[in-house]
Amino acid sequence: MELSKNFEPQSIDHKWYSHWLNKAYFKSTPDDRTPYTIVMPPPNVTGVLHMGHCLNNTIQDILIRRARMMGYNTCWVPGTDHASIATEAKVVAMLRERGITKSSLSRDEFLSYAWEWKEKYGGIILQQLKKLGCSLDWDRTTFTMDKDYYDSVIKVFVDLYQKGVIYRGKRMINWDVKALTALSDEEVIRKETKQKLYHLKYTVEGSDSPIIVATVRPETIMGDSAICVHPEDERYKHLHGKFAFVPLINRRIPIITDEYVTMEFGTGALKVTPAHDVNDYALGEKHQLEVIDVFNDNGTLSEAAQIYVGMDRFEVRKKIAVELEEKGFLLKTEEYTSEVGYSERTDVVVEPRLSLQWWLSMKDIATPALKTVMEEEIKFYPPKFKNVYRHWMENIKDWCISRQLWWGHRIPAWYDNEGRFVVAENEFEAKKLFESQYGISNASLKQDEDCLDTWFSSWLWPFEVFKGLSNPNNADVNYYYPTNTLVTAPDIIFFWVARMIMAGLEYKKEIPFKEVYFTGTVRDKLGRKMSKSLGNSPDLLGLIDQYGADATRFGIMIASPAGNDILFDEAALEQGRNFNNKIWNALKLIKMWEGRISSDIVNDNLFAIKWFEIRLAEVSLEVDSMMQQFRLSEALKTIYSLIWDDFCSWYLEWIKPGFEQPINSEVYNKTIGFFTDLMQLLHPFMPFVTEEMYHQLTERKDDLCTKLYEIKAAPDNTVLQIGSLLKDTISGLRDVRNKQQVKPKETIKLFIQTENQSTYQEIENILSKQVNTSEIGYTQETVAGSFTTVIGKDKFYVVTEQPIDTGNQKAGLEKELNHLIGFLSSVEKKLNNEKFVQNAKPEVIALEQKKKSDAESKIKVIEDALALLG
RNA sequence: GGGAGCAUAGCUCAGUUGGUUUAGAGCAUCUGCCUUACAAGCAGAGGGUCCGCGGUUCGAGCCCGUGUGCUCCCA
Repeated sequence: MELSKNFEPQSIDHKWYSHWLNKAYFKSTPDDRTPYTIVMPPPNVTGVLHMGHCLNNTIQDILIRRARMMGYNTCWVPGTDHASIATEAKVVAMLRERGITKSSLSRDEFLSYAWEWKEKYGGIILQQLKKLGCSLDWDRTTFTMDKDYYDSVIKVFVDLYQKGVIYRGKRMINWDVKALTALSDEEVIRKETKQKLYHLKYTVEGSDSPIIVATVRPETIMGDSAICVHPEDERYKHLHGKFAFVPLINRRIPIITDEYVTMEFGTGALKVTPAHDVNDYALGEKHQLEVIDVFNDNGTLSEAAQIYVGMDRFEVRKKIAVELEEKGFLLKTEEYTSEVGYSERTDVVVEPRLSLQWWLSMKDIATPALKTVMEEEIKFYPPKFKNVYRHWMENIKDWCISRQLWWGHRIPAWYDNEGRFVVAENEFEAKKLFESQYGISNASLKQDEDCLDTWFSSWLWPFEVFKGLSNPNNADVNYYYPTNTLVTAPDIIFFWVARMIMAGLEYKKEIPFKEVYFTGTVRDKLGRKMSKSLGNSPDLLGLIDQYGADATRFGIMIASPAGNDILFDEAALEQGRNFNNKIWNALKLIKMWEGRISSDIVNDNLFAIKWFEIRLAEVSLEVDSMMQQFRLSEALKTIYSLIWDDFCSWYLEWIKPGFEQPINSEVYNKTIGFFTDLMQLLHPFMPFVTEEMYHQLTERKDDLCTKLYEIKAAPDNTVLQIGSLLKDTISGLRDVRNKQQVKPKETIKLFIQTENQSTYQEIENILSKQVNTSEIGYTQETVAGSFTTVIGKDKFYVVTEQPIDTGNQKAGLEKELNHLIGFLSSVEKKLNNEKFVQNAKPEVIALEQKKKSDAESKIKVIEDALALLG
């Protein structure tokens, strides 16, 4: 079969993925092998594959594929989470397009539309992962609102309520005025925002001079309950205990004192609006101030505001500033930048709001979860995230778990008309409880309208994907849990990682995973985060179509050290594509030999084979150790260089027979074996091209995907050293040819002056071929009419047909000599230092002495050469 | 305001309890090659005050202090 000029991934990718699926290689059931389990961080059902997913899932696939080849029973579980807020927003948008408003629908009607949406779009992202080559056990695909999963979430809520961990309470929450729901602190993104600081005059009762208050939120003055000053502030001491009037509405409010106020900020006088600011609320409680909520839930002003009722808060800010100015209440405005909270989902400014919500008390549940990480029962990679984790866990606040949404797990609380409630798994149980608790039989009950925070379901993920709670102690969960490695982004360390550890310890009495690998954030090549608004997120599927899945995986992995951000550059994908072609072309070369294999000719490549075998073993061991430390990027670089440099540039050139010459069968077979091993080493990173090569190299019955690694013997250093000497010698002599402009086809005569003649004799064949000599000789004397060069400790005399320019050889030698003299003197300085000799370890001193003698002998060789040049 | 991390070649990064060659790789650059696997390639080369300053040490890219710059997290 004629092989194409370049590697063409498009058809190959699809062919192998279907083949692997047909063979059920990714399917796992418990057996007597050791399991290696990863649960995928479930992407939102609303998601489409982006660079973050690509990085994250490529890493998981690398770990899983490698573990599979190492003989583990690997199980990688896919799934999606229902993403309350995001999905509800998508469904509302879909309804709007059809001319339906959410408010016109019943809960059940709305939910049936939501399921319709989920069935249609919810699996897209998982399909996209197949294109990346992810070896997931698709039969285990889980959704956080599957029947069993749903029931488990409800069960956990009831259980934690009964334990007193969950409670209902009125507190300040973050209100999303667009999604009309509470948000947890973690769902609020703080952004530097340019604002204005308005200096407002409040008239003081019984005084001619007003008090000036600085605020960024003039639209909330109608909710003011007090003005607060620092008790030590001399400017305001005469006002203590007096009253002021809120501008425009003229409400009378007290002037109070509290040390909370910063005297230096603004005017030192703070307006207190307990309903609309977290700190003001605390102050209000302390001083028993009135709470006046001047907003509706959608961010417009309420009746309580008296003016601007029904108008949006930001519209009011503009309008009221004008009115205040016209009426003489606005003294001045100044530019002011501070951090403002925005909703992670809807990007609107979050409104602090007093609200009755469900809370999860975190303190007790967090303590053991902190301990497992600090004591490294769960290991974090890179370990710097331990600090981040500890800081959050030690300052943890209660978790607001209710959301004013329909799409999600409905809170299992049941109310009667009097507002009394019970928490139970279903209405039947609730009625029984009502009877026992309140003595009311067959009460008319209504279930809570709200649903739970999405993270309240995904924190059960590592065991509930195996039905660990809905079907306790089943064979799967007992076998696969605890899982091995969690791969995730550091920005959900609190949202998800911490809470999974808590849930695992609470419900399984065991950690959910043994190690957590935190990936970096994918940024563009200018270092900016990828975002829709910047339009700097590449079209991932487009890239896969263009470069192939392997090149995409290569591109994203080659520059992504653990825990560091990666700057994504399409050039890295090109490098991946070029690497594919390199491999492809090496195959083409070997294929050319297929008809010319002969066992009759002498195997004159013994050294090349011996060397590459050992080099391969050396690198395999290096890769093992890197993989254990999650240095995936370095492991890939190492394999890349082994294939491109050692295998293609050196080994294949060394063994390559002359044009249309036969190849020794042993050399050929060994080469096929090496190529196979290389493909296996690379397979976890680039699964498609390697599987294709595996089958192209020779007829096979098995597949690379499930081939087990063979243990490599420890490498022999002597051979590796001779290999390096050979490479250095070839490079050095090529440099001479290059600089002397000796044409590649022109042969040279080479005379070597060395104390290690037998070593050179072992590699003479290769050397001769690589630098195109007509003759290699050994000498102890200068060779007349030659160009002299020094490589290592040995001297080489190059003789060409055309006399060559020896003018610049002196300069080259002198440069080398100067370097060595400088180096020698730095070594001698050390050795002449008495304190060094006294304090340094013997092996360090021995090493320095070796450096010294090496440098001295090299210097002598060069000096001799220079002396002869005159 | 509190805390964390980072700073090494033009770019992206290695540099493993301080000694391994007066610092390594990939990409980019330059020079020469369309050499029968590969020009998406081959062969070679150049390129660094390891952010500044101070300290510890016989010895510092690595440890300590300090300054500067960038990034992130929390309030």
